Amino acid sequence: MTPIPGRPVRGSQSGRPIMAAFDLLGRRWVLRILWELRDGPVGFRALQQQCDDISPTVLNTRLGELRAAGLIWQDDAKAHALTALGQDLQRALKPLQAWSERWSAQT
Amino acid sequence: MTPIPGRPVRGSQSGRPIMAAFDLLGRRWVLRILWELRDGPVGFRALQQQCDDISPTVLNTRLGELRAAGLIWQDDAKAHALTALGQDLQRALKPLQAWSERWSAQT
DNA sequence: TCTCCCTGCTACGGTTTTGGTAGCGAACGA
DNA sequence: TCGTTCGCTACCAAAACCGTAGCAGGGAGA
Repeated sequence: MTPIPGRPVRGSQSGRPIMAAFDLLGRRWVLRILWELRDGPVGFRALQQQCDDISPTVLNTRLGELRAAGLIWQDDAKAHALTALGQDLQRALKPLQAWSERWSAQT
Repeated sequence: MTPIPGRPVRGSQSGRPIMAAFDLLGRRWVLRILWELRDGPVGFRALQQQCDDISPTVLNTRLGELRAAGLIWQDDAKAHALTALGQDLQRALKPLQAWSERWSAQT
């Protein structure tokens, strides 16, 4: 079951949107998949390779969850792409990259 | 094993800092724990309650990982608190809350 | 000093999530 | 028609996570 804001999710019954985000983004590969879609639509097998050969089982599960959450969709060629909301999330996660560089510098 | 930038991590051999971040933040409860530490040091059991009664096993594992990553530390009273780097990450994640509100509005 | 309680944390075993491999049906080109 | 590629699913094993119980240590009170 996909986490949706306004409803109870894994780890919180409150329904607070941020908790749904924590549940969704705290699943393996979700951040990575969003990241790999940053430059436009990608097909299933290509996406799988870009994600270091993630198993197709998990990839398909995650794609389904992200679709149910409204962050990605499939075009007529069945390629996976970010929705407007997904692109919005990507922008929100942008500072993460800069932070990771600082993290790297400090270690 | 804690993900550290510059080294291979779960899901990527490249050593790119962003991949280490994806590995770390993609683990259950990590985002939530950072979130719950936003207002200052919190003791183990209090933190456990704030995180909807997360099991102590996982909580302790996560705290260890976050400590090894340099994002949190323990003061003399054994309370857990963000380091400067941890606070930096928190700022980087700030846009996520606003995004989750927009997500909520669109659903 | 002897309880009583509260703290941080660990042991252990069951459940859930994630992963690896194989392969199906459809579409396309030769 | 044959071969190749694509999106995806079935199946089972490994790893992660959870729930409960409980230990050791410290402080307050009698």
